[in-house]
Amino acid sequence: MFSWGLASHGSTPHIALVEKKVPEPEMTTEATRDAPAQRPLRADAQRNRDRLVEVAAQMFASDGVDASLEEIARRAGVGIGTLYRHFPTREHLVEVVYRREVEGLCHAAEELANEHPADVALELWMQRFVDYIATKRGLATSLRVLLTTNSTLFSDTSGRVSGAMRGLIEAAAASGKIRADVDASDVMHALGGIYSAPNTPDWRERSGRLVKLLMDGLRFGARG
Amino acid sequence: MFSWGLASHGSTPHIALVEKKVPEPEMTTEATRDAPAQRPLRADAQRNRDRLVEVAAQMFASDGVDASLEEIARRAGVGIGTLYRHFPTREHLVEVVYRREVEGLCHAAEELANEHPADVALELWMQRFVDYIATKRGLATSLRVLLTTNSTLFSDTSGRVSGAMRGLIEAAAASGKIRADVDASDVMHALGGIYSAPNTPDWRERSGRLVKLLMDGLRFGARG
DNA sequence: CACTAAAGCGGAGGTGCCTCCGTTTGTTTA
DNA sequence: TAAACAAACGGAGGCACCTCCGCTTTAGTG
Repeated sequence: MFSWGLASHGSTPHIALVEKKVPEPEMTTEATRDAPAQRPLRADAQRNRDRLVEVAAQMFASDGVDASLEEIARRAGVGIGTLYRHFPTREHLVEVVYRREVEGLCHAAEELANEHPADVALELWMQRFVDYIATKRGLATSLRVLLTTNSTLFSDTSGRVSGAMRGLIEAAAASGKIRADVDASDVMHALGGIYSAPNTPDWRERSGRLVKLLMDGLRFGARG
Repeated sequence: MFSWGLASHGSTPHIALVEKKVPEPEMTTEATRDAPAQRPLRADAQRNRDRLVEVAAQMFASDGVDASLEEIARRAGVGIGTLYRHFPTREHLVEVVYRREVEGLCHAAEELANEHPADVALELWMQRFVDYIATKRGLATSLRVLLTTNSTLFSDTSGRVSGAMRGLIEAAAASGKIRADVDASDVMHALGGIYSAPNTPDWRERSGRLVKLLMDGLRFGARG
């Protein structure tokens, strides 16, 4: 689904001609719980780490992935050394931010499902999905590297996102708010249009209309 | 398909046709090729540009793509400003070097074809091809970005390389030195094994044997 | 509490990146 | 050949990256 995939570059098995040492990024806080034999971060360290991620998310969104790391540290109120201890490379930080956003997107699905009728939840979520893609423009190249370098990242995240969507669609179909004869992957595919040219000025509006149109189609012929 | 990197000059002394600091004069056309319909570079500019590419090729080969640009400029005997004027970004420089190396590889095919019996030429070329892949580990990430960013580069170069190989194979088949019932793309495919684990210590030897084995297979049942 | 080891912090400093602009050099024209 | 000018040069300067290590804070322990 994510067009950044760069899946296979031809018929030959593509091999990682290996490059520089990139230590595995650490898991986020929650994830450390299931990680075996890993002491939890000290309270202050945890706090700083969270702030860094928070600030980095904003900075990446507004300035692109090339945002100054020193500026991120500054705004997070920590020294540059602290940033580097937590995230040895820029990619580490990008990855954590990326995963966090995916997490947020999936979490939003649950939340919306609880607070709205199933069809509305679906629509709102799709709109949010569009926003999500929008913010990723700047990150495109860095993500491209990341997603080819780190194949887990790709499968993890795309799995989570499509799972969230599938849940919303099935709920909406079950409740009769949308027609029952659609498959989640079809809807996913229909959203494909939003990948095109995400930098034109009217892209956001066009995508919004695409979602509405899609919803109309989904509601057409629904039971109730 | 050919997402591997630049050839190194002289990491393995296998094939002795490595150019001895007398680069082909037509290499200088490179500059003008980039910018068609444009005044030729001034003599000094051309000279500097050539030196930069030359030095960059060496540095990239020995230190990886992260080689210091300032060091490259220094060794080429020019100021850093000059480097940047010719190659506004690191990627520009990498691309030019990469294209040059591909060119060299293809040129070697012709040369080998003139100097050796067709089957020997093919074998030698494949060995050189292995070297070419072997050395470029460090460039993997940068090239990956380049090749996804710049799709022309990818199709250009992979076309050139497979074209060169096809030529050698057809010539060998035509002269009866190898069997006639093989297709170039099959041979290419058979070479696929060399992509695996190019960092293990015995990789070079294993790949060399693979090539020999392949040649045996190709010679088996040849007319003459 | 008080104490201590370990964890965490931060920022100076060395290096590389890239831009900008005054100076030098090649080329063209007269 | 000389003058004139565009092209090219080069390096200083400013900013970002990242490492290193002495200082500070935390979380246990008695």
